[in-house]
Amino acid sequence: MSNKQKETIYDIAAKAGASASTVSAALNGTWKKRRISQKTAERIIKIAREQGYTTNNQARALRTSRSGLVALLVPEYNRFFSNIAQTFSQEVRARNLCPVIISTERDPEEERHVVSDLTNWQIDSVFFVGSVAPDDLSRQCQDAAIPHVFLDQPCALAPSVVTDNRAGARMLTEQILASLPPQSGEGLRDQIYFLGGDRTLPSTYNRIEGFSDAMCAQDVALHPSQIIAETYNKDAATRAIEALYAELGGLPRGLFINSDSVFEGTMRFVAGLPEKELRACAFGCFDYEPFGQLLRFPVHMVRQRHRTLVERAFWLLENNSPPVLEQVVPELYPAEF
Amino acid sequence: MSNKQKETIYDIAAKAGASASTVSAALNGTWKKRRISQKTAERIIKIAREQGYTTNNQARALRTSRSGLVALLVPEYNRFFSNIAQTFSQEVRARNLCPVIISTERDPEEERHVVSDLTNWQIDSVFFVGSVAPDDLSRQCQDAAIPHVFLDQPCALAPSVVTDNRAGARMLTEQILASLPPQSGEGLRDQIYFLGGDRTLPSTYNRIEGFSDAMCAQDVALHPSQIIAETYNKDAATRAIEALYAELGGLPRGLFINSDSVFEGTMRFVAGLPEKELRACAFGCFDYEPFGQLLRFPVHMVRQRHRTLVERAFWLLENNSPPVLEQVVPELYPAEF
DNA sequence: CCGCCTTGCACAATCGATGTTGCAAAGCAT
DNA sequence: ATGCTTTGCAACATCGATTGTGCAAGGCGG
Repeated sequence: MSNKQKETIYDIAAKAGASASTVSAALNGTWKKRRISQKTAERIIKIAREQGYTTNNQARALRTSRSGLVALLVPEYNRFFSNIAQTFSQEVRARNLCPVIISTERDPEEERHVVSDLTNWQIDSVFFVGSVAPDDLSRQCQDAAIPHVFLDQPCALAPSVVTDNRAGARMLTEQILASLPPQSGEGLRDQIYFLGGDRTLPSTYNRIEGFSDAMCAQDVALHPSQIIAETYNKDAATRAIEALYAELGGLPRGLFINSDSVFEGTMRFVAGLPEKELRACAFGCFDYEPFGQLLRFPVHMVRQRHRTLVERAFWLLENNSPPVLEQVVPELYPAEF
Repeated sequence: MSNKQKETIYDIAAKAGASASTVSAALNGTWKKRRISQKTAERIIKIAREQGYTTNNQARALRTSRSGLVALLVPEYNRFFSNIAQTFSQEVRARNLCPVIISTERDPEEERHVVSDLTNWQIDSVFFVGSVAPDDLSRQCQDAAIPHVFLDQPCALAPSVVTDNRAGARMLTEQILASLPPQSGEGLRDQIYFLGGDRTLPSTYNRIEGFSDAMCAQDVALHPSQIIAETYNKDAATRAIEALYAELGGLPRGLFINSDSVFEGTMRFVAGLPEKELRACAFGCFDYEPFGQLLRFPVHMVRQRHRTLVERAFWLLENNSPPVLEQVVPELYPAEF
């Protein structure tokens, strides 16, 4: 098959006794429109196949100014983003395009830089997941006329698909409330705490709303101090739960954990506690972590529907959606014991 | 800055009162060699910056036949591969190139297809992680003169970097042996089992060797039936441990779990067992899973040094290494209780 | 047999950057 | 002033595929 260097349409043209333009038309499927006879087209296609010809994407992209590349920008490769990436890849490849996945380390400067890089590649479209500075990025894409869509973290200037964080948080909170252990009678410890995330981000904000919704609906009092949402950082989460434990003199009666990283950080401390203390707290985690179901105490979880998120994002993109915000309700995984 | 369409060197040339070739030289740094005066070069660079000019990568790639793209092929996005992807991205971007990460779903056909696709993009080099059919891929790359390197799964035809699975498995097995619970006295149940993986793959093969090494070194008898290594599949792992449990009438005295997916599958069954039974088995997992340390029973783990693997792979690639096999010894994470 | 419409294809321009070649002007020695 | 070397840059061909245009041969009506 492919033996030496790359062949061009000119080589094929010579071998087929046709012109390069005819070969091009035959191979890219436009031959009908270009009034090339079926016989000629088939002959050329056969020869091209025999020679193992494949088209030079740069040349095509240069001419058509469409690269056939679709980019996904993720902050990092955690479980959730990796799932998104996986689904994204499948969808892109199903469309005969090439997925380009880049992590930006949550750095706005890096995000800008990557987008400008992608612009130079004449990227067909861009999916932003959990971007730090959506508005800037959207403007950048608009300037370059690149269709784009936001996932997980919405943008007012472009179509966005996000998890219905409020509904999810409400579901999770209700589940926590439904499985509360008996009261300890020690005041603060009988409260339910919300831990982790960044309250300045819409996702965290909405989860806090959902949390409050559920509490209100059941007439449970809620004081601002019960919401500890400064960061998604794992180590910070460990410190936060330690501090809370020290302050309350034990675990609270319920704990809403706002992401897998916070979950991991929290568990690092919590897992060392005696069985009895663990049983005195109802845990919920807004993220799905399979091992969470295998701990020695129940943890309710909420899982984002990553496939749906990606599919809807494609739909919006391919239908030239205006800047709408779509919300996808997540799934509840109640602990089984 | 960037207001409308993309500018070309011709636009800049017009604005600078110079020719396109001069602009090109000024902007890509070859102006000294091309005997462009420093004054002219600086003037052009200044104008280009003001206009927010950025170069069209397709055009450059077409002309130079170097794309500036570096690809990573992964089977899927699990924890290990995602870590590799993360490190890979950082290294590539540090070199001012563009990382392209593609998952092939462990499908040899898909692998071939992707490589041929990448060839058409004039990819600068390719990293294969855990490939199914390394030899074919290597030949494909050689035909296209694409430098490439294999990680995790070695290839005889190209430089490869893999974890020293044998040494790692030996370390892990020794740790299991060192923490064995007291004998039950019930024959088969006092044995140690190796679970998961695919014995036809070098990685599994070498881990089995390491497992045997450690057993031999301590004069522990080992029968072929103690090695159950047909697949990495999660569900199959659940079934396998269930079957083993049924056959032995309980957990074995020690269990070597060969990967995170198998770990997850095994735990799905095991986590439901009573505390006492769990304490009667020493668990080791050849993969690192943070939640593994938080289970209600100790699990020793071995963690592959993904950063080192990637760094060595780059080194081999950039130094035009012949087809050598480099082994990186993994890290042992003994359970803490 | 003549004009006219298809059919079938070749030609050539083009996308934007690179790099080779050529050619003035400047510098220098004699 | 003459000849020779440098310096500084513009012209032009090129990478490979796409696409607008032109033109010949064939078909058909009158």
